[in-house]
Parts: sequence; structure tokens; C-alpha cells
Amino acid sequence: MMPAMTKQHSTKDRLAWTAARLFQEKGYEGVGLSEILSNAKLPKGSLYHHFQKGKSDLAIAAATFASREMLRIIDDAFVPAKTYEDGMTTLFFKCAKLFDLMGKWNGCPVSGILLSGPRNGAFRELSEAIFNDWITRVATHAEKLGLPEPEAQDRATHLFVVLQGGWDLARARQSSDVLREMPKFLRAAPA
Amino acid sequence: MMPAMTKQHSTKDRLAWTAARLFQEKGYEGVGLSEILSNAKLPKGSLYHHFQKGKSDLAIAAATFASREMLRIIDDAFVPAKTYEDGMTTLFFKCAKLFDLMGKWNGCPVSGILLSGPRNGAFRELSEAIFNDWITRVATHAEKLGLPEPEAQDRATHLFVVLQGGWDLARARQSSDVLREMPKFLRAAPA
DNA sequence: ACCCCACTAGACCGAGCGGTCTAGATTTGT
DNA sequence: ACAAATCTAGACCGCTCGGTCTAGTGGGGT
Repeated sequence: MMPAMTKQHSTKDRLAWTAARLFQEKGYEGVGLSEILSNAKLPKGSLYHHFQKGKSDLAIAAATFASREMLRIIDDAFVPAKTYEDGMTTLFFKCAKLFDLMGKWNGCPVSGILLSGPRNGAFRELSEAIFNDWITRVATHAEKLGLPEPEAQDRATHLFVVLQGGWDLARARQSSDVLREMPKFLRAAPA
Repeated sequence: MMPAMTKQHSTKDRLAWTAARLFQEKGYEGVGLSEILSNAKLPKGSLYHHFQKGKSDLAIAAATFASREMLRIIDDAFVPAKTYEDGMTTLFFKCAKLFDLMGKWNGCPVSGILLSGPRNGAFRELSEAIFNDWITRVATHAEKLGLPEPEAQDRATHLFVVLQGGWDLARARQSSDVLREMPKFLRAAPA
């Protein structure tokens, strides 16, 4: 996940981006500050200058970063789509490609950070907000493509849970094809 | 998860059970050996006597333990069921109850351990095997309830990913009702 | 009575953790 | 030109981590 980041960005962004990458791979508790800092080629001072509360603040920034990226992917899949089926299938194929790029160990970029993050209330609320944003975004696209409001909400939620669970299964099976087969579960309208 | 464990069990089982409980709550990296041992009221010596490779062996035992429990829940839901819809709805309601019992922070008992576990190949293969067992078990019940073989497999996979993803969403929203609403996504037959 | 061996008990270890703090470098405002 | 503010740099701290190792301890076999 996360595109090249070739051009030099601010120190703060580089930290958030590096942390996102590593948290996705090994989980929040599985990554040490030293690992993040050596990857970002920055000293500890910079970290605690930009993120006063240290690792937990960094996790918030990383999750926000990953969330923005995921929303972009959703838009990229749905904006050119002719139908909801179209957009949703494209989304799963894009995620499959992402899965392969990331090296097959990572969970879904967003939930990989969110569900392993610091166990304080603030972070849990962030998870909820980000997940809801995501579902709402899909629902909005669904409505634009002609689905009635209540059905749009349901299908977006359905898509979300299938994407989450599908990513887990893809990880266990080490195969992005799992994700590519998910759209067939979403074709039939719910209840 | 995991029922009372009131009667005294073997030291080894008590370790595996305690570890399962804690790994589900905080993830593999999030729990220290000292925490497991103090909860189980056992010294380090016992751990390394029963699990020569230490924490990673313990994770395997814990995951196996949790998996057996989950298979039991699947059977309990499907054996008395008249139809697949019946069994699957009961399963989600049982999981919702479990979710409330566990304190709303834990992920799905099995995947909570599996997806945060030690990052070696052996453990990944165990995840795959356990996930497959689970899907196969549901598919077997589906066939017994009259579904044709290929459809049974698909619907079991669909159920699995929705349960995984639904559990994540339930966690973020702190509400077991999320799980209780999942069955409606599974009613329509897949393509 | 004796030993044996599976098991318990916990002190101890080096490494790495997250976090603090002071000193220097660099940029900005005037 | 100079000082204030911002940011980089990294030594240092106490602590906990997973893991090792030696010393008991208790029940079963003979």
C-alpha cells in the first residue's frame, strides 16, 4: 500500500507513513520505536517533537494516513463505474493487487493498524469513525449509481465486512485470489 | 469465550487456556509471559517444561484450544437446525452472546490469536488449516441440510468472511448487535 | 527404603522497550 | 546581524521482555 513517497515530504509525514507501513506488517505492539526511526532515518528527538505522546500519537497519525489512502482507492474504483456491481468488483481487484504488493503478510491496511492499536478509548473511537467513513463513502457511491438509500447502506456494510474477512482469509491462504472471488458473494441483493 | 474451567485441569491445559484468553484480548505481541504466568499462577519453569519453544509453542496450543471451542459452537448451532438459514442465524446469535461475554475488546477468538501470532511459516500454516477446518465444518452442515455441494462450499466461505469482518465491526462499534444483523447478508444465494 | 523422574519454583540474564532530556543545528522575524 | 523559535540529534534511563538454568519436591515403581 501507499504509493511511492519518492519526493521529500515533511518529517512528520515521513514518520506517519513509515509507521503505517510497519504497523500494517507487524501490528502496533510488534514494532518498536527504534525500528520505525531507523526505517525513517530520523532520531528520537524528531518523533517526540512532532508527536508529544509518542507511539500512541504516531498510531493515530498512521491510521489516519492509511484511511485517507483507502478512501482514495474506493473513489478510484467507483467514480468511473457504470453500476454498483462494476465499482465493487473493481474495488476488490484493486485490493487484491494491493495485497500482492504488500507482501502477503499484512492485513487490510486500515484495520491492520486499527485493531492492533493502543487500547485506549480515544483510539477505539477513531477506529469506529474511520470504519464508518469508509462504509458511508461506499454507500454514497452506491446511491449515485442508482441504489435506493436503505439498500445502499446495507450493501456498503456488507461490502465492508466481506472485504475485512476476505482479507484475513487471503492472508491465511497467502493468495490474493481469495479477494478476487469475494464479489460473487455481493451480487445478490440483501434481504 | 471458553467456558468456566472450574474443575482443575492439567497444568498444560491451564496455560493454554489462560494464554488463549489473553492473546484474544491483547494480541500475541501485546501479552508478556509474566502476565500469562501470573494469571495462571504458575512459575516459568512449568511453561518451559510443557512448551519447549516457549511463547510460540504456547500460541499454537492456545489457537488449537480456541479452534476446538469454535467448532463446538458451530456444531451446537447447526445440529439442531431445520434449515441452513436457521443454523447460520443461530451461529451469529451465539457469537454475539460470546462477544458480550468477552468484554467487547476481543476479536474473534480464533482469528484474534491467529492473525497476531508469531510470524513464522508454521504458524501461518496452522492459521490456514484452522480456517479451512472451520469453513469445511460449516459446509458439511450445509450439505446435511440439503444444499448441493458446490453451493454449500460457497455459502460456508461467505459465512466465514462475514463473521470475521462482522466481528471487527462489532468491536469498533462496541456492539454485539452488529453480529446479529449479519445473517441478513447471507440469506440470498451467491451467484 | 530407595531412587528416579516428571514437574514446580523462581533467580537471573542480555536485549530491547518506550520515554526523557540536554545540546546543537537550522530557520525565521526584525 | 542577532535572537527567538523550531526542529534534529542521540545519549541515557528504568523497566519489562522472552529465555535459560539450577535447585528443589513429590508421587510411583521395585
